[in-house]
Amino acid sequence: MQKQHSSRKRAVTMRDVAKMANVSQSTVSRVLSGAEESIPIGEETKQRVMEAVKSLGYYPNLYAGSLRGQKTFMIAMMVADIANPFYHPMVRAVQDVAHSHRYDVMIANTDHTRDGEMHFIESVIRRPVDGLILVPYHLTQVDIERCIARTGVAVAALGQHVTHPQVDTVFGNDERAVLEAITWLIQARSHKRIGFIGVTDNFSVGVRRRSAFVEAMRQAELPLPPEMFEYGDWSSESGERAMRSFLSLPQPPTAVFAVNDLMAIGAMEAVQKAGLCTPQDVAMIGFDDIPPATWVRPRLTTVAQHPAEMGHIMAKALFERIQGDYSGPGRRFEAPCRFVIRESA
Amino acid sequence: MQKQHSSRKRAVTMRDVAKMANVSQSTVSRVLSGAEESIPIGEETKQRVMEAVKSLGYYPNLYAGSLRGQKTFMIAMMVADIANPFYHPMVRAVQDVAHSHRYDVMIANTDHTRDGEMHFIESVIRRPVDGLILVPYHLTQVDIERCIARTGVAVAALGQHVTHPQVDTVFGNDERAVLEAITWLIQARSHKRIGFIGVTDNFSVGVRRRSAFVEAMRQAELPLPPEMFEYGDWSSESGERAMRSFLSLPQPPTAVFAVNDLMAIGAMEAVQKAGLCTPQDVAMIGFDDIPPATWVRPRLTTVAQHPAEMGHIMAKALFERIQGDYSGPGRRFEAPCRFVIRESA
DNA sequence: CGAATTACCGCATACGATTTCACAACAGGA
DNA sequence: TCCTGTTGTGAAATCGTATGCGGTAATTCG
Repeated sequence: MQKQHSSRKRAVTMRDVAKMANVSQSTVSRVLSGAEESIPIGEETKQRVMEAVKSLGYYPNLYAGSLRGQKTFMIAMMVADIANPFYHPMVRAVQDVAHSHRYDVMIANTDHTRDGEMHFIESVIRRPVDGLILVPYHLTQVDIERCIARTGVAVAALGQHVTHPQVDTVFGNDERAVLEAITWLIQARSHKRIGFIGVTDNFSVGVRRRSAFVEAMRQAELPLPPEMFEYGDWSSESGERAMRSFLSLPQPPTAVFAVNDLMAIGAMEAVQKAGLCTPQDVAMIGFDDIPPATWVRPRLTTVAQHPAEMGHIMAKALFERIQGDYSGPGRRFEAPCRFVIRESA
Repeated sequence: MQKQHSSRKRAVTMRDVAKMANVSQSTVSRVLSGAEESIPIGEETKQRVMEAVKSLGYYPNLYAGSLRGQKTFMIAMMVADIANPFYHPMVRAVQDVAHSHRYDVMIANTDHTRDGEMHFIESVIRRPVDGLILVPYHLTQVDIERCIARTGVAVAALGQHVTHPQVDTVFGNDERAVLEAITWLIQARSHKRIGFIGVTDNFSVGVRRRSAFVEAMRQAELPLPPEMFEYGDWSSESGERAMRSFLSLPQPPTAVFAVNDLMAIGAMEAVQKAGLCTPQDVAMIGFDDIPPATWVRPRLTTVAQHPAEMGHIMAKALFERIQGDYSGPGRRFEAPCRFVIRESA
């Protein structure tokens, strides 16, 4: 028992299999990779090899294969925050599609930061993968271009943030959905002072949803005082903070729209902690329709997206590129948004 | 522009750097890997190499390094269900520790199935990593032994499910916590008919928590009719189903304990949909204390665990093994559980 | 001043797989 | 008998990096 520290043990290799089956290592390779179509292998030899594989419990080392210029059988997925339930069905869908292609998925989260996203890109340059699923907030076309140019990787992305000639994207028409929701708030519920909880402007989604909000208010010819705009970091805690700011105003909003459900839920907490009621005192609308939206009381009125479908579409498009079934310009898939009226507004 | 299909482009290699810096590839390797300690490198040479690295934008291919017998700079983490908020702080903690060691984390979820867990083991045999963080429910000592024997990987695990001489484990004393909670339900709230929502017996956690439940009832000399036991699959939907079964009984329970918060939340939904109230008609206690536990109304009484701390402990122990700072027998770390009384019971 | 260090660096090989090329054996046809 | 295929197999190059070993020039020592 020498001190081995953390050095890995020698695994079962193809050569071991070859030795046991009394064939050369290349024959083993051919049997396993199913190259028998082009290069014939004797039936009896094949049997011997398969037996040896089974009795040794051999598994190919995928690093070696990928080094030689083959596929890595791995895709990487970059999401902002796996703690946000919105991404769960998406991750799940991607994993399902990947597994059906015998691929593994490596997930990284970026905490909504540019550093996190850059780290991800570097990471897939050092450890190449066959495909990338991105949910980018800060990455620019240049960053993605660099990554594609260096690794030739296939890419699919969520959102309208990036437009790259070789990247397929899936996006919801969130502008229209926001417009619909706010207009409904004004017309059907006759709100006039509506607060907006967004995120900082380096998120293009935030900018877009605020524009839609502003547009709806403009159309109704309602004022847009600056104190009706608060900004958070997508988390429920930040939504709570934002709502507290609203409530400390001499004239708080009578309704609030938050750009995601987590912040809306946090805002509702703040309302209740202040001894007020939703929707009587402050109506609330969120975005995403995550499961907790139906757990809170009152149930959250929100804009439903279809993350599972979005994930599925991205993954499917990605594998079409990986397998060379498609290699044309970046496609754009629109996924529907649906305004869901519950109890909070 | 030949048709390139999905074949990856040739990346910048060490040889390219070497050529540009007019040195041999091995010198580049030594400069970058900081092996200058054992084999000295001229200051001026080092400069040239670094310049070339920068100007070419070179990143080492980690697959190649790991092939050569080095570290992979990657650990893999296996969790049951990434959609369960309980795991989020744990995943986050593991990632934080890993990144501080310049490691990447690959996450896989198993959907609570044995197949999923086995797939994970196979996957890390084919694509070796330096360390494993496991949240195993079905894996046996034999499976883990096989994995360690073949890859020499370091392992840390959550729970009391596995006991392996080389695996460090972190666990909460959930039996005591359950005992405390149920006893409180009996003594402080004088419940006599208490329902139990568990999981099937191939989860050792489920068995253990049910034993503790049974023990508490025994100590209070209360009956344990079989109709007071329902079983779900950890999801809120299954909790809702289980509760509906309880409510269809001629004599439904006056209190229910669920082995996790998700099922407890689902059960509360069922109570409310039946037009009943928590805690007046049916009191509810969960387990885990995930964020939604404070979002639902009434707020959920539950047993708090500390997933962030657990993740941190596991990761720290793992890296001690990876770096050879520790190589003794498997350590057992106990993390505290805390009974949190809110409004649902 | 010749020999022994030392500082610095390159050559060659190994890691585990894929893939190209070569080749042996054997068949059938001229 | 010679040539040409066909079939089945092995040898060797290759991917990008790490490293043992050996070599060369500069330096130190006796």
